Amino acid sequence: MSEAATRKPAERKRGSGVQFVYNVLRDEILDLALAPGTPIDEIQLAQRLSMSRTPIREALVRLAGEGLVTTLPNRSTVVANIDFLNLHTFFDALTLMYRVTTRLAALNHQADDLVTIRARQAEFAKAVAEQDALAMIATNREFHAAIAAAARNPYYESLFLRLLDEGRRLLRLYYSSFNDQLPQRYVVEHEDMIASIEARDVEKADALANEHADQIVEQIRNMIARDHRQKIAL
Amino acid sequence: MSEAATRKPAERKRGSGVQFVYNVLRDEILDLALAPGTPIDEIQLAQRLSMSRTPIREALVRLAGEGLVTTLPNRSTVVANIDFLNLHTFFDALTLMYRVTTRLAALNHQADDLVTIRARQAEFAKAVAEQDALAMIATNREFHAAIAAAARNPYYESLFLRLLDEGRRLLRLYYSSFNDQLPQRYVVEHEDMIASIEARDVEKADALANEHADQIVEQIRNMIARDHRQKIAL
DNA sequence: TGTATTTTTTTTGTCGACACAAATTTTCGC
DNA sequence: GCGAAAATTTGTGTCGACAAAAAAAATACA
Repeated sequence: MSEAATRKPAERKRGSGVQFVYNVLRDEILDLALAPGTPIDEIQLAQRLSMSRTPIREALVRLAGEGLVTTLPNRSTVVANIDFLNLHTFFDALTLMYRVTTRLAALNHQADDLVTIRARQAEFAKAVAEQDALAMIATNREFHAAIAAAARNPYYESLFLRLLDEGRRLLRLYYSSFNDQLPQRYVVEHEDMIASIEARDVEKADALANEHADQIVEQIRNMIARDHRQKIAL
Repeated sequence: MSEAATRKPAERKRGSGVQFVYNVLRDEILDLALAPGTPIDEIQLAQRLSMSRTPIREALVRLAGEGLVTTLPNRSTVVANIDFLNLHTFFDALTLMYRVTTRLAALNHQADDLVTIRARQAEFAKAVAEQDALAMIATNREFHAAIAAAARNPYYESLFLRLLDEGRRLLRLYYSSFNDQLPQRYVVEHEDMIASIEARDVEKADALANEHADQIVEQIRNMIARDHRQKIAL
């Protein structure tokens, strides 16, 4: 609760209140500016964003629907915890959505989709070149979100976006571990995926997405394992 | 707005307001008691359920998050339309979720899961025996929801539940067409699925789910096609 | 000093009211 | 009569206030 905390006093368009609160909270949750388990005080938030509790509460309901916060009845809503015990279900779903969206993108994409995807890939490559771990996390998400959009299936897209957000939160936990040579590999893999999508080679796109997912899952697993050893060592 | 409309005046526990409104609206939407496109008047609803607009609005936000209603800025929220043009994306996602949840149920189910699944299947068989189309729709949903619960992956489960709801709405449109011999086939297919889950035969469960999904998709397609011909004939 | 009970405080859930935006109707000029 | 502008109506978005529920603090009692 530091930089994004103090916003403009009270000059916002009518009807944008809920959206505003939603965006602020969502960013802070995904960036771990609000740690998992942190209780969210409605009154405090209302004062911070200088608005009434009503739009705040509606934004919280929306976030609860996406699983980013948990509402305890008659008690404060808290930032959703990261369930390390069931990470395998997350990896499973993430891998499947990587595959399905990339497959369908190869099948259904239109000309301007590739423009967008390439733009996102350029941003990702820039983040990697600059060794900016936080930017890498964010731009990687946007790259795959662009592919999902090109897949033209809103059901897969919404689940995938949710999973990518969850992943962003997870990666953010370990972003200091990004100073190795792995990211460069991701850039190449992204390029291959783009090529297979453009060629409408569904099976190759599928295989590449599968590999890519395995890579990412493996890296996250390593980070967690490393982290756990440190914890035990204390 | 008939039977469920007039509820108790004002004796509900604190904190259950939103949930209550959510349940009422959700049922009415999925049963097509509220037709797609129908505007939902907050004040009217508030009077009907004899409560303030605040819990009503929060329930609407939640429904909007699940795609059951659409909120027009500064204008009334309306019951979500059924997108006939993009049904194939729905069928695609539905089929995949049938497969994935049945696969994982075969892999991850525990003893009492099968008890629940069999209970749901019994209810479905009863509905089929009694030729009760509406009950068939509802119990079929619960049967597959029970399998999804046994699959132990909340990400797949939530998407699947959403798709099943959408399907319930779709089937409800054509429930008068259920007076044929097809449902009996579904009962048998369900039994086969249960058997393969119990045997932990993942590949067979997958294959059966795939067939089952194809059956259902085909039936819905036929219903729509029949319906369209009728419309043209007018 | 430790524990059970009462009181206070804090925070949520709900309400009624008002302000603003869009749609609708009415009025006015031609 | 007909179209445009003004006035009215309708219904959402936001607010401040109050009541109920937990939690926290204070008190009583052993």
